[in-house]
Amino acid sequence: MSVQNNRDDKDRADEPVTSSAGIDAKDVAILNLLEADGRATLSQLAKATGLSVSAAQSRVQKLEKRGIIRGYAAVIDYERSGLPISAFVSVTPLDYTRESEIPNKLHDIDGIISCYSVAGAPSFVLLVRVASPSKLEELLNLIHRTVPVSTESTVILKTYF
Amino acid sequence: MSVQNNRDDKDRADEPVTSSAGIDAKDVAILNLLEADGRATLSQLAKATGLSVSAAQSRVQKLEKRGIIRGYAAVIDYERSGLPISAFVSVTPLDYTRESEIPNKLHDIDGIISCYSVAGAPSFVLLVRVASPSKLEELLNLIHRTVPVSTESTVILKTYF
DNA sequence: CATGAAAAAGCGGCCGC
DNA sequence: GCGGCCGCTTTTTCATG
Repeated sequence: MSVQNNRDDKDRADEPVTSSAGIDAKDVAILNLLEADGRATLSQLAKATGLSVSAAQSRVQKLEKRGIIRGYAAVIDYERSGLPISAFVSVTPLDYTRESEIPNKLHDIDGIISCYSVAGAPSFVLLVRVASPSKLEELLNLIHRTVPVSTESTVILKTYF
Repeated sequence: MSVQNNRDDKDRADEPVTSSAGIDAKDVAILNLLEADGRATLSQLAKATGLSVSAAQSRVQKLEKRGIIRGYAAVIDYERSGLPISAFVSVTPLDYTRESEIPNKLHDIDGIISCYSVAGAPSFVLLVRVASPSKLEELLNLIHRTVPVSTESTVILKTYF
């Protein structure tokens, strides 16, 4: 892992999004394009960025190797695909000495989409997705059986964007 | 990566409930594969599902036309790409008569990734991503100038998955 | 880093079952 | 609706300047 400089994070109005070392404006353009269309071809990227195909290719490969592009995924409408209920689950450990084990244990539980460690009262926030309210209850029970935590769920009524 | 469907008693999401979802097990398999690898080819999907290429093709096309597959996107590590700070922002309207306008007004603000309407005390939860702490402050100020709300931010320390 | 080639692969439409 | 075949197009890759 590259240890980066402790450059002051004062905002500079001329670089709105780009700041990480080694990422220039064209890399950002490529990332944005690939985020909007993960199946964009190298020639599309080249044309949009004003680069040649081979230059675009080497940039994409570097972005992939550096882990900035983690992969590619289909964007799925879960509401239409059989998992209509999403919720945030705030997770507070009952035993803080074992806090660090929690994400690993939660990782393999079906229905838990994401796990964030957060600053504040609860230690973790989960994003979960289930097929029905009763499945949500099942999932919460499973979480409680898996790790010693208390939970508080906030059902998502609608995803605007 | 785990997927969904803790198959249990009460709810069956995979039955052809005629009106809404004609999604069978093979469609689910295709969705899972495409979610894990949005660049999977039709022949890969066919081989993995036991279908022929043309059958897989027609299924994918139907899933796309029905909007179940919304599109394809690169999965980007924002922490490495120059937007290291993510946070949940709970949004509580000060004026509930104009609550419904809020998501639309927030939609175009740079840095707001997602907007969820939730059941519970705050009306909305935002997922935001910014380049620095001061940019987060800027973003919150902008939100307050844009819509009459109070906010409460929870910074994400780490995204486990 | 741009250009140009060759090679490979995916895609889409046809057929019959 | 599914499976297999074939031709076309596109993309990728690798050479070179």
